[in-house]
Amino acid sequence: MDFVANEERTLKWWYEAGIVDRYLHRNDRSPRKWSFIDGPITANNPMGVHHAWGRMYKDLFLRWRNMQGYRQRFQNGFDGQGLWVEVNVEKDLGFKSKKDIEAYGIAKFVEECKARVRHYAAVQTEQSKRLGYFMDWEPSSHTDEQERRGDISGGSYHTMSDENNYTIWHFLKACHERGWLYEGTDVMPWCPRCGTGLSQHEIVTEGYQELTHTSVYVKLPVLSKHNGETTEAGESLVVWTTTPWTLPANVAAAVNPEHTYVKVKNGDDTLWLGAQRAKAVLKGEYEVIEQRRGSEMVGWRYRGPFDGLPGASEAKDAHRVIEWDDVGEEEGTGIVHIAPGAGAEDFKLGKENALPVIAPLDESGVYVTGPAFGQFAGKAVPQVNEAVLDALRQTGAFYKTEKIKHRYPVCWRCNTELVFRLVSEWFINMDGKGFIGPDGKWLSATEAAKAAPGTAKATTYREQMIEVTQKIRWVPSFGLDRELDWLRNMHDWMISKKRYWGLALPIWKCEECGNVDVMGSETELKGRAVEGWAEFDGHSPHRPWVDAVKVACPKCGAKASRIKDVGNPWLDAGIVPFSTLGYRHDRRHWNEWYPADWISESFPGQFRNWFYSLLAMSTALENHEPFKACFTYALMRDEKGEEMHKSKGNAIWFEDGAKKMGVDVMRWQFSRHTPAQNINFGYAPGDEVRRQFLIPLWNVYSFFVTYANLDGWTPSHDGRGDASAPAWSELDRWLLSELNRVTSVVTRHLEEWRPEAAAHELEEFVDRLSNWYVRRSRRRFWKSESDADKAAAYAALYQCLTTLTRLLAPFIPFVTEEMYQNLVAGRVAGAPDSVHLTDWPTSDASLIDEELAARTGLAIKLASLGRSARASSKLKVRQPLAELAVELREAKEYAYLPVIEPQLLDELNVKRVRGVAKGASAGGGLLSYNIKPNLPKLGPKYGKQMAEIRALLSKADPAAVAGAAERGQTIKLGEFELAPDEVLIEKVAPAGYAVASDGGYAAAVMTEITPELKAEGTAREVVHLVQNLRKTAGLEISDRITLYIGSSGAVRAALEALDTYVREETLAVSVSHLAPAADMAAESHDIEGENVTIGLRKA
RNA sequence: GGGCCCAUAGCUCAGUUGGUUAGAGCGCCACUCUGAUAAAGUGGAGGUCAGUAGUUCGAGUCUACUUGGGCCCA
Repeated sequence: MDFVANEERTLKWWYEAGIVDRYLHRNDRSPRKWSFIDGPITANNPMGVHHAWGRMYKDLFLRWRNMQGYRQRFQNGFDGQGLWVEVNVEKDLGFKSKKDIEAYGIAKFVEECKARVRHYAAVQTEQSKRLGYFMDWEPSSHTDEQERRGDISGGSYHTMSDENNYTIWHFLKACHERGWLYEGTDVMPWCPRCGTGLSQHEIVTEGYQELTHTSVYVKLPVLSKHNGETTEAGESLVVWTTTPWTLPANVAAAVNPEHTYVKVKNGDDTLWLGAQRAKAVLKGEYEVIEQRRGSEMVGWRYRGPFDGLPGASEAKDAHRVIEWDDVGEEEGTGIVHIAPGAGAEDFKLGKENALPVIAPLDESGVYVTGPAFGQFAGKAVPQVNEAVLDALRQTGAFYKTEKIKHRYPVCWRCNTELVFRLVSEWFINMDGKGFIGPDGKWLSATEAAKAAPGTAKATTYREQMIEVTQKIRWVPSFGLDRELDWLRNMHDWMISKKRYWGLALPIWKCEECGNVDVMGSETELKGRAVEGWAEFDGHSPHRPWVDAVKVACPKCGAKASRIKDVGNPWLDAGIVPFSTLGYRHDRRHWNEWYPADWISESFPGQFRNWFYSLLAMSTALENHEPFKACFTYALMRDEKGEEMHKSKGNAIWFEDGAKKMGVDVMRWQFSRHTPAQNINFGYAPGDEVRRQFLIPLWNVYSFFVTYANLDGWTPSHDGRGDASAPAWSELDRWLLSELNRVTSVVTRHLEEWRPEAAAHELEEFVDRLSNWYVRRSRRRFWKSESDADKAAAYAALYQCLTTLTRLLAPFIPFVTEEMYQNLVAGRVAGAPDSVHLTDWPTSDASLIDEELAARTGLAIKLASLGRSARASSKLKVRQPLAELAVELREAKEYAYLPVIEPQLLDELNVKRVRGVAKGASAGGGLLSYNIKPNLPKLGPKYGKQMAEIRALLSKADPAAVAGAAERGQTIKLGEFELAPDEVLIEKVAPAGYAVASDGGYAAAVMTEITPELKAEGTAREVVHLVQNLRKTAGLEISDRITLYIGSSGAVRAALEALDTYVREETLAVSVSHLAPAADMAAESHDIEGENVTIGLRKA
């Protein structure tokens, strides 16, 4: 069975035969609907197997809901705007910096970005189809123009569509109207190559690397102490920094007020530093002269390292010691160099202490040109580092350098080391104030002012987001805690980026008065435009076209231009519950599908990214949760548990995986895995899944088909297998009971969003189906007569297989389709053409029989123990034995024995089954007993006295206790009297038996073999050899044969005695006790020391 | 420093109202069956369920703390 070839064939057929289209529309008129909103996949590269994992979950749950009859939208999404696309296009075009882009032309560059997104969207579409992902990939009426405008009633949405962008404008306008949007100055991590700041969201994860830098210790001469103390000549503070380029921007030095500092004599120097750091930092011998608390040093004046530079003149008189509680004693000198223009913490401290800000870097990370920074002007950070060290050596401020390895932030897109730079960016205030009306919606300022007292609730944006988040069902549940943790600690949302390809932030700023105005739509822009509309008209709202449009300032009437910044890409993805559902133009449609019933993404990153932006935007616009349930899953690793990396060579390309392991195998690996745990994905686990699950499943199916073809069996018109009430056997009823139980359990697990629990249940069912039902039923299928029992077997297995294909269809859509096509389609009148057009099975509770399940479970258990007992005595199953004696855990289980006896006789090849009562002496001379308290019975009755009972029981004579229990007498144990069923008795083999026991059950086979049994065993052995020969001779299963067996003595006697049995089993017309004839297939064997020749030919 | 998650056989992992003696796969060893055959099954060895304390008649499961690992944030 070539699963991969089948998948490729089936895939082609699905699309050619219009199955996918019919699948998408099968519930168009259903009153029940289920809303899924797709988190857009970044259309920047081909998708990898880790994307396949997430997309498989989406497909699984959408398929399942579809089979259940829910109307759905099946809309996939592509994410396309943002720096990641720019970086790749830059690479393709060989660009090094923003200047190259400007020279190339922003318009051309932006078109290249769009083209890249379209290209990879197409690639990912094909890949997704191969995965078996049924989505609305190919809308019939879909033009480029519609795609651009975002008029996307069918097919995938693009975040770069006009509609998506304009809906974000609407959101930003709402924020602006509430006063939440502001332009702020801050020191931010900045990528010199990309020429843009990075937001908090971007820097936290992969944003750090272990790097080695040269750190420097610098002496800052103390000028005066606040209380007029005299200052010794040459007395200096020692500060330490890993970024020497920030020293020209030094303004202050921070100490921890609680820590102890010392003044030391060290060579020619007199130095101040933290007492805990002196030993580690100072060169050579030193002597402590004085000791002070940090708080006593606050206010001291010192001379800066580069006070001569014009650019640092502002700092000259500001240099002083300030206090900062976060100064540590683990590294540095305990005195921290503070440059408010070149460090985030520094900036904050600078604000608190009213310090001046020196900002030396331009947007390429280069020291600003001109006289301000002297010899450093025009140099990039690495060169400045060198130059600063040289300069320090000359001025004598240099103390020493030291290589340091530390985690340093880098740009997550291009790996360039980040710098901290004073910038002006746009933010949304997380603690922006607002009012909520009685209907739970935001009020405008005027509405709030007019509202009756007590009806408008004063709140903040953050508070509302937290409230909304708590209304959502998070799977796993700890997702809620993670999201809340993020929301509680989230800084204001930086939404601007100084780049080219992305949302054009709709912020127009007056060139005269600086008034800020936000456009809420294309209509508003057109109405307000005073210049440049014609240039823009017909273009997407992107740079450079939209930049041409100027509006009049409502305050002063001067011309206002759009700020140059583009938007944070999470704005693009966060707006989709509005933009893709017609929020601006078709509220009825929007109301129908908003909020989503279910969304799903991988959790690393998304709590602070997509989930966050969804919550932020939905809370701002509607104060309502954008989705009701959020299903999340962890990370993909390679099969050894290591991170997958292209460079490491352990990454698996989706196409390779699909080709080599097959998509069903891939999907089942995903399905059976606990989502919240990282998955170790690979070919070896894939092989295991194929061998453990897909092949057994296929073998059961193939077994059925083989015999159904042989017997010319076809299902009845209703597809139930047999219209007449079949003569169900015990086994059939068990199978149907299990099938209905599994149907209900699997459904329940899916309702709880637990695909792995459903998958485990299905695996167990297939295992039982294969290793019990089919194993036990094989004879019923291959016997020659077509009786009621055979009909029942066919009907039962057929029902089971057809239901199973439907239960498995959402998980493994390909192989189930193959099975369905052969079992149902075209055979059953009116059956849907594809398994994916069928209904999800419902469980018939009346067919679930708990006692039958328990009974069969017992049979399986005893068969296993019986085989174990046989193995321990080296008695092959072919050798019949006289008796199986069993001991059972529960008294009521003995009643099951007569019913399951036929199964045990056959399975274990014994002549009778005998139940042996607990602790029995029957069978004679049990070797030992093991007595244990029956806790569920004793526990509730005796409570705390249990410990005492345990102790007494362990000291009691086991034989006496067992004997009493067997006779049904109470067991006297000190002051306690226990009922017989209040103890558990385990025992070991009687003589003449081989025994195996487990979990309170024991099975013993009688090892004595009578001559009759021996003869039967011999006959079976011969039959076994004949069957092998039939097969090697290439005979058909149903071929009749002429059989010659050359033997003498015991073997011949056995064969003569069991002549009928031998003929029936081997389909022999006759058995002749002769040496094989010349034209026969022949073999000779040694049976119990006797040479036996077997010859046969087709009769 | 704060939040979240994880710790079960050599390895990878199941184990969701607390219930008798904790399971699977892989790997190893020994077998069996073979008309499911590019299979399948059985047995064996392998566990202080990270540790400590608590709740309870009873804890892998609940609680607290500790240790180790991971993720997220300061």
